[in-house]
Amino acid sequence: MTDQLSRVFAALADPTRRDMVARLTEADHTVNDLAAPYDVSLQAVSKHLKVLEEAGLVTRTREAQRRPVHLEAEVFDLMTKWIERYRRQAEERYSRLDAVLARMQDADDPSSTNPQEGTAS
Amino acid sequence: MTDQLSRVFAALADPTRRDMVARLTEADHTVNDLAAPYDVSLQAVSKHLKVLEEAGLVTRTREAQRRPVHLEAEVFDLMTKWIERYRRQAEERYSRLDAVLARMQDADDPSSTNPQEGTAS
DNA sequence: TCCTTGTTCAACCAATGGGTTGACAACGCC
DNA sequence: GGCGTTGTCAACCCATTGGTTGAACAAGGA
Repeated sequence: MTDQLSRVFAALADPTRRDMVARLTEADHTVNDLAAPYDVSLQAVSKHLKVLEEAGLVTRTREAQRRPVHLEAEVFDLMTKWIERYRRQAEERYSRLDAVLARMQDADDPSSTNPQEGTAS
Repeated sequence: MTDQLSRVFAALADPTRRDMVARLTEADHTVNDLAAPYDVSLQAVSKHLKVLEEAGLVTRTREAQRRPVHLEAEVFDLMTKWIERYRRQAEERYSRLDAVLARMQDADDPSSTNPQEGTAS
């Protein structure tokens, strides 16, 4: 699981991390800040942030002792590109299927005596 | 990690599973069929399919001994909705930031001697 | 300089994930 | 009824993950 796309999906597979990302869309946050709402140790949150960072979803800069966390929303594109590509492909396939079914219905014209087996869903 | 969104993200965090999904956008496949290109046991592929199924990404119907695997592309919407929501929010934030920066540049205008603070709406 | 605040590192633990092999269930075909 | 095909279940192995606690580091502020 070394490729970035995998890392991004994996990073967002955790509800806590998704929530962090959600909150980061509104404003940058420090680690303490981010950790506040969750019932886990600060270190656990730090680990989550590392995961998000390695996925390229956030960056951190130094600012005195604080390490403000900043969302890098461009990475979302990686996912949407992948998803949209295959969604579109799947939809095209369905329309082809619709066409096939339409043709079958033509062939199944009730004036024909053939039984209509095999098409049951 | 019980919610569906988490399961979908987790399911797609694996390159093999993503490849399966990609291939399933073109046509339904049997398990053997799906397994062919990968250098893992049939059982491993069966496990991957279980993950995809529990995420709601595929369904399987009985058909003699075969269990054709079918992609359920609607689940993609779950992800795109989530992603797009926060992407949009992040973009809005950036435009607000741009506005702030623009105002700061105004304030920094060298022709003006007195700083125009407090003019933010 | 020492203290406080903010954050990470290290070591550990239990649970999960992806892989294996071996057994077996379901079905169609002689 | 027996046989091959197709697929799943079960048990196991090892690496990774998400959590813990305790110690350490980094950078002001007193």
